[in-house]
Amino acid sequence: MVRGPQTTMSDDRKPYPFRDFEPKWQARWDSEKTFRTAGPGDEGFDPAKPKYYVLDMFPYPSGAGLHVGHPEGYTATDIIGRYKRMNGFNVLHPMGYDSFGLPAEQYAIKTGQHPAVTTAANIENFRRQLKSLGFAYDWDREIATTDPDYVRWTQWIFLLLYSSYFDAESNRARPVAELEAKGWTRDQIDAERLAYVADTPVWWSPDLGTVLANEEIEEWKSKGHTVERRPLRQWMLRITKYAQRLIDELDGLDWPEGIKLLQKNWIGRSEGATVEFQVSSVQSSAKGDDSPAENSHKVEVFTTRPDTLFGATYMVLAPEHPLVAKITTPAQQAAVEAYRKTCASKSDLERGDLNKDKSGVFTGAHAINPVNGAEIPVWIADYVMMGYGTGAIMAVPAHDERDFEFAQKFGLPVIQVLAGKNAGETPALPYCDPGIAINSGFLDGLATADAKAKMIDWLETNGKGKRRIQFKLRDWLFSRQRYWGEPFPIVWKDGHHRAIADSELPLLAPPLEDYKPSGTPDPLLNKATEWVQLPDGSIRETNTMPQWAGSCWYYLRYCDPSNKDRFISKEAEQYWSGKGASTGMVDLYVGGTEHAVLHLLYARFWHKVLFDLGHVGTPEPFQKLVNQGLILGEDGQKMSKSRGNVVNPDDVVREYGADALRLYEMFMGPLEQVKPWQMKGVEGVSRFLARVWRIAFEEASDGSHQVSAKIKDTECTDKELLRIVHETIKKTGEDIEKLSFNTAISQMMICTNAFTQAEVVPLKEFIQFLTVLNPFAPHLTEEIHERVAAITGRRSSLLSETSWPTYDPAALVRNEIEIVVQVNGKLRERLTVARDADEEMVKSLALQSPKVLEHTDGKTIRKIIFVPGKLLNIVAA
RNA sequence: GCCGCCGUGGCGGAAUGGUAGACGCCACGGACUUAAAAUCCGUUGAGGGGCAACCCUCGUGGGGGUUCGAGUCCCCCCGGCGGCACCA
Repeated sequence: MVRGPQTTMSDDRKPYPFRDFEPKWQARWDSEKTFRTAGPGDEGFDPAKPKYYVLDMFPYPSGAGLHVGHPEGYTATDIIGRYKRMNGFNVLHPMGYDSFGLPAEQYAIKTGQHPAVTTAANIENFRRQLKSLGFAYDWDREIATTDPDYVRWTQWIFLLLYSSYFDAESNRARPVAELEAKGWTRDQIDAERLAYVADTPVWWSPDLGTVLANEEIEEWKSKGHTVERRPLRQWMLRITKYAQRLIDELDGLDWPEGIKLLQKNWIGRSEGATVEFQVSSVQSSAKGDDSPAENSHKVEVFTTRPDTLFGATYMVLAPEHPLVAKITTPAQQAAVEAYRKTCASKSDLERGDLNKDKSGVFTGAHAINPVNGAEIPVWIADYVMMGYGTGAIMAVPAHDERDFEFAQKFGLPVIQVLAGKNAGETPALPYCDPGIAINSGFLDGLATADAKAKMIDWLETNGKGKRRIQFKLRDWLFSRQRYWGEPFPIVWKDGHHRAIADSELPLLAPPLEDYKPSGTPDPLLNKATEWVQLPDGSIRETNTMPQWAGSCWYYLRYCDPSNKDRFISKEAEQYWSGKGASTGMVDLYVGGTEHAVLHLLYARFWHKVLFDLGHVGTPEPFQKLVNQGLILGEDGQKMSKSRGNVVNPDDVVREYGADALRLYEMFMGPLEQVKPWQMKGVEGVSRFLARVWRIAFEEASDGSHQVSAKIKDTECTDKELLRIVHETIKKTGEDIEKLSFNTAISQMMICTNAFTQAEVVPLKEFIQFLTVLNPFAPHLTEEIHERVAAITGRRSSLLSETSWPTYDPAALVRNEIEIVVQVNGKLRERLTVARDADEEMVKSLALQSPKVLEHTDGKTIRKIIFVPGKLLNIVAA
């Protein structure tokens, strides 16, 4: 007997032939454009259909390809999208690529290959991988942020920001043309634009050859890059004007509270007051003679605790504060200069973790406390930062930990002006909680909140200060010196910038010979000398935009991806925004937490500007946000190349099929939760799918699959089976709505087990089950459906184009139910009774039960609690 | 340090204040097979008792509380993960 070939065959045999039918269905969906979405203006568009916009965070197409974290969120949205489609919604479920980015440029540095080439190859690989998972995307809407057609509108939106200002009165953006009409000068207008140029100290990375936004520093440092502080002329976006709205308008959003809080903390609103101090010092005479001259300046500080003003015992300026040079006395000159130098050269690391020790130097100057006339010394110290508040503080060591530490170190006086909340309490210093004011003149006896209010009134009445709301959020550093990003559509002449004409968009960067950073903060595009120099003597802006630019508005472009005249048509924008039922355009947005404060804040900001200027109809982009949890390696550690615990989706698809991968990722646990990968779990769901396959087919001796003889096109007479099927229809639908995919799958497994055990598998109910499973395992269910439905001789449509089945409430009802009997809350007996058994009935049965009597024996029954259909609790003592 | 999230079998996890451990994995037993794989049928929280059907006790990080009844609600503590971190 020759057994060799057979053995080989069985080694290769899979529990069901997914390798045959998965690619087949993918090809069919592709060629038939099964999941094409018709929007306004498209053929077949039905404006009466309700819309549902479900969005994934689009990937950066790295050379490494998809990892298993991508399909987690993508499968979740795919299930929702397919489910909503079956429920009559016009579903927009698009995919694209966030394709500007550093790796392609780094590769260009090494090889000289244009980043566009690398990017195109990576996108192709991502597309292949995404298609191999059977996602129901409308591929006609695919976009990449590097597409010239897309870059055009990114630049167009930038110019919109450039040509707008924030009107404080109406609390929204308006065109700068209004200011021109009012006769404002060019410089005045430039100082108000939402996109503006400023010389600011920025973080510059020599090895990346670019500056970075505050928000990005950590990420790049953790990847081993260095950053240093440099004053540079940069493009900024005036996001701070939106700080209050970015906080307030979170309220209407259906986002996880944790993410909302993260954004609120990032924006960092503080209420307090500015206080004006008179600072004077003795300077050498400007005339060069020996007579010393007294000079005097006003210094403003910001404080959240104006109620402690009587306790201010010194003042601290940031080392970079412009007044430092003017007020330092000759005697302190050398020390101050030396200290400022150290601060300027301090690396980020030294300022942060390693050096929390307070340091500082006395300037020799003194300030007058406006509330009591006390003369206090003025110091400089790097624990006060130029970028926040006014860059100066009043120090109240008795009631601020940092000030206390500083005062201890330098022997500065401490004056307590706050007692504890309760009379007679003497709290240890520093005491920072609310309390009762003491040693504070007109504030004495007031609780902190009242004292604050009274002090602010006093300051405002006496012209010594003002109420002030301060945010931690800084304006967004928007320019980079790299190559692979959108060039700014700006030219310079005679030191002034201006926008290029819309007709010149997109403005694309020319290819370079050499993509290596210069080692200086000069933009890489400066190397393209011919491109930079314009015939009329203007020169091009050579900075490029950060990667965030493209991802700030991609969800809008999906709605109208090939529009040549606008970034999105009015009609598409209105339709996909919905009928004003919610404040956000996208109904569901799924992605990782890593974007909680960057992408999600930037995109909200751009959207609000577009809203203010009438280009979109909702104030927010994303109505509901869900954060998928990280998938860890089998070892419970974060997946990483160096740990060798990375799971490649391609391998899983090859071994178990796309449906099994999809099912497994949804079955692992709650979507939001962090959870470890288990290949055994993939086998488990693969077995489940194989069971579904075997309900439908019997394997003939030649290895072919015949529709099972158990499947019959008859009415379902098995009441219990019918009940389970309808329960499954109900629960799966409800669970999908709740994004509780793991429990939905568990119910479908129960249903599968019931079918497996049934003598007869009624065709109608089996197809209902396949329909419910279809959003999860689209390939398998289409394949089974096509072949099984054929036994009726009727032509069947695609399962994914049918409607979600409705369950029959009558089928859910059981005739007999189990009632649990407890004595004093402990389970003692189970009674099987008629569905509608009343309390009296159950009570009498329970009180006859020997098991119950055993526990009530010799006790008095005090109370009986009856929960209909569920439980009876006898309280006895 | 501050803020947020989370602690349930050997593992992933399930439980509108109402039967803790659904479903799956692992493990074990049985059927089929010359054998194995696959498949099908069972058992499977811990401890104890019974020939047995079964029964008892304990059990959701720890301690207290509210309640007829707590994994679920409240207070305190412990442990893990994530974010922010001199923001005045």
